[in-house]
Amino acid sequence: MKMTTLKCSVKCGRPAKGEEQQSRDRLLDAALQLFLEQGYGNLSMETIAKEARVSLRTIYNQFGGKAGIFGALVKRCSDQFADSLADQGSLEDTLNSFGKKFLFRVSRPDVVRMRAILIGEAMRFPDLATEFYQQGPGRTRASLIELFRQYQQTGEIKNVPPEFLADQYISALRNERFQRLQLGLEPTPDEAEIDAWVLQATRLFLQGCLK
Amino acid sequence: MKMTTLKCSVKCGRPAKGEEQQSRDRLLDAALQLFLEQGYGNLSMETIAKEARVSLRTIYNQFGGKAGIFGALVKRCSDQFADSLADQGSLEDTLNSFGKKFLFRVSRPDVVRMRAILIGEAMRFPDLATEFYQQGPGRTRASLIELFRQYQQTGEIKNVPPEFLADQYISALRNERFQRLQLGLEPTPDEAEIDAWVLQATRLFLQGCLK
DNA sequence: ATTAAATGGTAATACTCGTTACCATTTATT
DNA sequence: AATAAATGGTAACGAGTATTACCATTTAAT
Repeated sequence: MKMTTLKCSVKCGRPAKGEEQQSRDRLLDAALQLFLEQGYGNLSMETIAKEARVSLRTIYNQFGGKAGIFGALVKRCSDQFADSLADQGSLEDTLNSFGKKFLFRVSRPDVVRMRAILIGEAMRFPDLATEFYQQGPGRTRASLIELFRQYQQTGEIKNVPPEFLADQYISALRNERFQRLQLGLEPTPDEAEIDAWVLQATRLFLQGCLK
Repeated sequence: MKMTTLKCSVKCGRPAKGEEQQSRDRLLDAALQLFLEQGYGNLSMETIAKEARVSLRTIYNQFGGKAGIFGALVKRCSDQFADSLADQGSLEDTLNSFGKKFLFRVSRPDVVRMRAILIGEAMRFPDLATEFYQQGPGRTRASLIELFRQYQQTGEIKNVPPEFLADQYISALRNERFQRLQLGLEPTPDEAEIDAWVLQATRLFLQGCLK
């Protein structure tokens, strides 16, 4: 029996089968939180490792580096954006129902912050920005385009390109207020505010502001 | 006479009176270009000094540091946003005239990039984001609010809060396409594209999309 | 003329950070 | 049982960087 100096004071060694996924999730959760708080450039790998109670080597084994773990986070985040718009009967009701869900999701602080980081680092990670938009807002936009195309065939709405209508409605939902939110100049709206916000935006979008 | 080793090979010493402002402008111009290309965190003070043919000491003397020179740039940039909306007779013509100028300005690559950097670093510089919005989009928004208030008094448009109308119209101008532009996913639109873009957005804003 | 102010150039200070290496340890695999 | 794989902990490497200091120099101010 050889005398060994203890180098692993808590727990180390190859993880058991159950702990493997758990450790990966804990790592991703902690990293996401830290990226949202500190941004990309200001967050150090050492901080991630310490907060996630994980060794530096483990991060490099699983994600290859800082850009790797950030990319994994963006992917995981943009996968939450898959929702279909349920037909609520009238066009206005359908848009309202869809708009509330959409606006609530994109105005949550973590989503806003994630967008901000992506915008700031878009020059460094062009592929990430592309994938984020395609997997996230892109799918929402595609659903809206299809919806407007249908309502155009019934003759209920004007005959302008449905892509334009979709872009315009998403933009009407976001509102200039969302830009201020993105710059950190307004507090996060609660559900009641969002409801009123969407109702007004949808009505204006459908009827215009002329009397 | 003492033997002196030449430490200033090109030119040094206290600047003449005319050169003072010239040197400061050259420094700001070079720094702006570099910030737009490399972002905030990736740009080193040494690079700025070298590109502007200026000593490090000079930058610290004039601006105090990296944050100082960045702040000066943001101020100088947001001062370009002061324009009034000329009354073109009808509301639609006035909005179109205003919208073209606004959209053209905010879609130029350097402005888009500046916004991106500010959004990414908004957590580090909360005051800068506030001042940028107040001096830039905030004044535009105030003019629009006043315009809508006037047209409401003539009874031409519906009686919804003019702040909401202004936010909504700015948002309609920006369009979802602007979000893609901000993420670097679309090329900069030229003047012809912007014209068509504004005409459609204004018409939809005024009349709605119902038949 | 003398002093103060501002500059250029170089170097040094005092960090921070991404990444890799090493060793003992624990579990999976064969 | 023996080997491979993955981990924790610590340290080291190497590169980069914001900031300051020092000296000679040029111009402004008094």
